Amino acid sequence: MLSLGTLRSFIAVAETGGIRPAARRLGLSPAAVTDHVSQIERELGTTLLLRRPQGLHLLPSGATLLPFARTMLETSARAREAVTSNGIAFAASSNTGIYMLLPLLAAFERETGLRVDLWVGSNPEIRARLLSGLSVCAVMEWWTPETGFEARPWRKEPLVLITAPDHPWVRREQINLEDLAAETVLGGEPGSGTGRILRAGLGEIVERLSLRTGFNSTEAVKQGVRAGLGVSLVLASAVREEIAAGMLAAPRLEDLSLSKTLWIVMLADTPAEAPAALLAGRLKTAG
Amino acid sequence: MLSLGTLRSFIAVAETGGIRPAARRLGLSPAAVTDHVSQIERELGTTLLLRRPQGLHLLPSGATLLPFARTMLETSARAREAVTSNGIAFAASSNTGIYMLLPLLAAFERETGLRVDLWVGSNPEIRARLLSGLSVCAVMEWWTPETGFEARPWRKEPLVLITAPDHPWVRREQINLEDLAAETVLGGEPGSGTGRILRAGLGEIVERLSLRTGFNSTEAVKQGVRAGLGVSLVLASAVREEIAAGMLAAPRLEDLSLSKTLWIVMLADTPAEAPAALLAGRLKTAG
DNA sequence: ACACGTTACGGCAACCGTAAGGATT
DNA sequence: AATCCTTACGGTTGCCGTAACGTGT
Repeated sequence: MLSLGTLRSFIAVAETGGIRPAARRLGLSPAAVTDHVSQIERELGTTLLLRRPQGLHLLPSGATLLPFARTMLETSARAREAVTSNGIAFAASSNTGIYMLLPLLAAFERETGLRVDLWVGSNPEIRARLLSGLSVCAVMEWWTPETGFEARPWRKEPLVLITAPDHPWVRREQINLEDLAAETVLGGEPGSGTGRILRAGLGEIVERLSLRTGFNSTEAVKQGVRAGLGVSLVLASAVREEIAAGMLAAPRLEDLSLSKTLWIVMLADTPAEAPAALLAGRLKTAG
Repeated sequence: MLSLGTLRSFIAVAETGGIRPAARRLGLSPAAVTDHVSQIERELGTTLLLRRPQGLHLLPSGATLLPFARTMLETSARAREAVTSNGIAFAASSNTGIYMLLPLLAAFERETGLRVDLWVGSNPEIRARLLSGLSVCAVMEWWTPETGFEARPWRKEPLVLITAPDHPWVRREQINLEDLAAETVLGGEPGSGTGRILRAGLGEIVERLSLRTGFNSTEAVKQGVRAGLGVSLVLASAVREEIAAGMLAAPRLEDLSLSKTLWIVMLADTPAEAPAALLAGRLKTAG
């Protein structure tokens, strides 16, 4: 069986280009490092290094092994981190869940005594974190299926149309889709969460909307709408306070109840006893 | 430092629910398994199992560790597989590269003596294989950025319009976009490679095309077009022989030279000496 | 001479099976 | 009494540093 210690030596040799500097880096004797490498070679039945009096060189088999070795050491470090820090490596998309999520996380921490290490970012960033193991559980606005991961719907959140408080629409009873097509809509680019909702919920009229893209967070969208750059459709819970305070207006949109399904994503083989699973279950019931 | 042997014992205990069955599965003595678990516990400074006379139970920390432990053992097996089989775990999207790729792979094998373990599938399947380490290098029709991976353009392949040999268009000099909008186009659903090209290259007219989706491979599209279900846009190299043989027709599409960029994707930290890197370099120069 | 990697050797810790202990049903 | 996990103990193995060796600069 391969051992992490010998792999660490192999990585050091590959990175430093020699036995001696590798040994110095690891605080071992050169003999030990030599032994580690040849141990792996015996285990795998292949030679990893080309030994020449001029120096060492990675053979193809060694180069093949190197990324795997790095992955294993990294996973080991992550495992230690995940177990020792009593926290749950949790992530949430900034465009969705945090408004309703933070109170739930706080309550969960109080009740269980567990800590939630929250990382907030964009949906693709969170996806990358999940895939690389930096986070083990996340609330996301969309998820494309991936082997080894499990996504379940969390809650279906309504979207509202928001405008600046002094927008002409504010004095009208309701807005229809034709009105919307004549205005500028912030956000909603393809590939974003809102973009997906718009395409699914509005149908062909989406193509006639004049979208103003580049607003990659709900905060930016809010500021843009307040500044009169256009209108937008955002999660109702994300603008509740601004609407109450009169900083934003939410005219009624006719014939349309758009909503966004938020997802809880986690590793598929997470045992039910894992803190991450507990948190997911708690969110589910609270949702 | 954690050791793979002790982790293996821990996994067996977690999965079988007891020390004794775990020991039986591993061919060890119960004492050894007990020792392995408490070794991990000492190493991480946490207890992983709740010992009750009624039996063992995973604690939260143990449940947290379990997926990591599984990942490490799996990676170890993959590493052994990758190094011992002298092959390169390569993948190619069936909708793109295989027509032009297979001769190159054959030449590479002849020249280098290395073996290429080719896996052909859809773009999402290949993506999953790369992310999970089952393949270390791939030719794909699209790639969304992912940390730890590197994508470089391989070649820009032209697309051609194909129809059945007895299609009315065959007798015309050229076809324009309005004609296309009046026909049925096979494939091109959003999220597929062809779909992306169509949206990027045709612009708004895409929304007026009547797409017939569900044709998830170039082979299926070819058969559908031959059967007269509609027309399609495919890689020129994928239908060269059929067109030469008169099984398909390729009327000229006016004012439009669509092309699809194929990508070579591989692990970002692959050393230049790795067989996969050699293959990628060979493809690059041959492309 | 100097630097490098390998090999030989010896002390020491770690590994693992056997056997005994404590607790529960 | 039977089953289970744990602890104690001893033989064996493996690990690692020191030292010596061969080779190239």
